[in-house]
Amino acid sequence: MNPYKEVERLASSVAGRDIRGSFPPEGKGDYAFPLGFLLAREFGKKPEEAAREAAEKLRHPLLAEVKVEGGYVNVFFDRDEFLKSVWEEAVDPNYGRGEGGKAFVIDYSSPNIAKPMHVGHLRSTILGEAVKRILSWRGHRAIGLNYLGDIGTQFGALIVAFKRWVDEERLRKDPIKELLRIYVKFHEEAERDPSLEEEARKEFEKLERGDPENVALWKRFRELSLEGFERIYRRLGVSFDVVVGESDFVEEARKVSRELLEKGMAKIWEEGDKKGAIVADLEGEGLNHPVLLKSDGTTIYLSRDLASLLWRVREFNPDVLLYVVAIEQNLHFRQLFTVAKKLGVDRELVHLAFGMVHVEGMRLSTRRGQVVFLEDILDTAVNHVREEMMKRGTYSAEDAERVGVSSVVFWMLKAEPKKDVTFRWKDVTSFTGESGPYVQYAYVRAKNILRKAGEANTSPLTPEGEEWEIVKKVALFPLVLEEVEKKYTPHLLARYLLDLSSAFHHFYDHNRVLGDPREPLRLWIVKAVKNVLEIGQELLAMKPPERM
RNA sequence: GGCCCCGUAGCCUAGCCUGGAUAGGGCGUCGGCCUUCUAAGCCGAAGGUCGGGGGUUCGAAUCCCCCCGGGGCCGCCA
Repeated sequence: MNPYKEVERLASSVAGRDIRGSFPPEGKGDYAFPLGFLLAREFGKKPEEAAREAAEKLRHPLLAEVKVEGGYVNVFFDRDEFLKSVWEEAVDPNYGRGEGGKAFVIDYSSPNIAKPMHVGHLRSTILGEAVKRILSWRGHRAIGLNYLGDIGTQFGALIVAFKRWVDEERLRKDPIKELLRIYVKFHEEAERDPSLEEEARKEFEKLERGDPENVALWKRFRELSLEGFERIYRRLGVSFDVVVGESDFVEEARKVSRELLEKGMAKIWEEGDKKGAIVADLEGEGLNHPVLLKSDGTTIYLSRDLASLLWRVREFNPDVLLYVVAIEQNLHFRQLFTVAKKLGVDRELVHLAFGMVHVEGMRLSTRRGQVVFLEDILDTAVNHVREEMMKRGTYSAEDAERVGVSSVVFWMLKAEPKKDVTFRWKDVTSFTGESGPYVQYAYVRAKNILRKAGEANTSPLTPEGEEWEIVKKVALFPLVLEEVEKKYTPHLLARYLLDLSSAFHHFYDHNRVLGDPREPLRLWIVKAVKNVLEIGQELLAMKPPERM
């Protein structure tokens, strides 16, 4: 049992309800409960008096001392007991694993084919991968699903552009960039010559009707795009259990739309601009009348997403369906989930919404070619890491890649998902402070000590000063994971790793490990920190380096 | 107009769900620390009306209401 939880349970039983402890100011204790305030009213006593009485009941081998200050009950852990309680597990490679037992289908990354993945997709990719890894570490079945945007009117434009301007040579070299080039050219030309738009509409219709030439082109776009995406996924260490496309759900989407119509949950729009379209009736929920089937009978993202959702339920029988998608699609998901529930879907449906990713000094627009290539972001970071490693004489291509890529990953994960973030090149090449390299440098320092220590033994001593600060933080790891598991917020883990790294850097600068009389304990601390940082990096989809 | 998200030092940010002690960090600025396990580190200084107002409470950055500012969505696009 985790020492914090153990004491929390005791305090909760005294309080008569579930309470969480907090960390008191420097020197006042290791953990604190405002029990006096909570109990004073109930028993008509003064907070201090109530606290004193509550403190009397806090008896536990883990507690060396219980102090009352105002309404607070501050506890000091018995350091030996505390250390004993984490001695085995904190250095165990399975530290922090959970019992879980639920099944999740996690929809993340989901780029549009024939377009470069943009920074928003990068956020989805990294967030989703981290959530997947953490849920699975906590004992759940986490199924990663990449739901490709492989359908849409932009393919008409692309087909027109492809037929006119594609350069096969360039296409071989960098398919995504070439597809982007002709896509941008299409929109430039279309400004001068609006008939191109009409042509694009026709090509799209042909594609929808199954015209062999256009279907073949579309298949090629899809394959070329996947190749391009794979490059990024490989570098990020991202992998999916299932890859499907919206196009796989067209038939099913028609079917479910008609079913909704029969059940009276949808109706045919009768007047005005969308006359003849089948719309979901969500007026009662204040979610309008989103279109399910267009008046020409073709599907739209809502009906395809609905069909896809139902398929996910049938295919994987998950307890939770998680969508790691930008917050701007909030309304769409509320509509989607509402319709799904009306159809009897009884699973937990979660839109893990993340905020916009801005790029400093740039208005992103795929049409205008205003994009940031993810490869360029990774390369810039890796190059900067290489320079830094060259200076120290620690350079290796593998570690430069690990540290560079991880710095981008960490940058993405350190902010709370729903907040907007602004991508600045100087942040990606600034590796001091709250950054991936800060965490990895602590990790490398720990590894270096362990490398030199060889087979040296560890044994417990009463932790003092900075030793004790680290022991306390190491014990927090499972609680952090539990929180992230519950809220799908990897930034809490990222922040925790910064905190632990900080404690370790302080410790490192002020304490000698090897050769010190306290080496047996300190070596254990180094092992524990190394272990937690290693697991933590893996869970955040970072790549632990050997040296840096 | 309706709905959603955000607002914490010059800049970025944690804490908000689950109310509790002098609001933690980082960047940048200024000043220190490498004969000892890598200075991507450490130590110190300056920097705050937690957007504003009201309410609830013994106690509010945190909960409720109103307002202001920024962003997003409300399409037979995804």
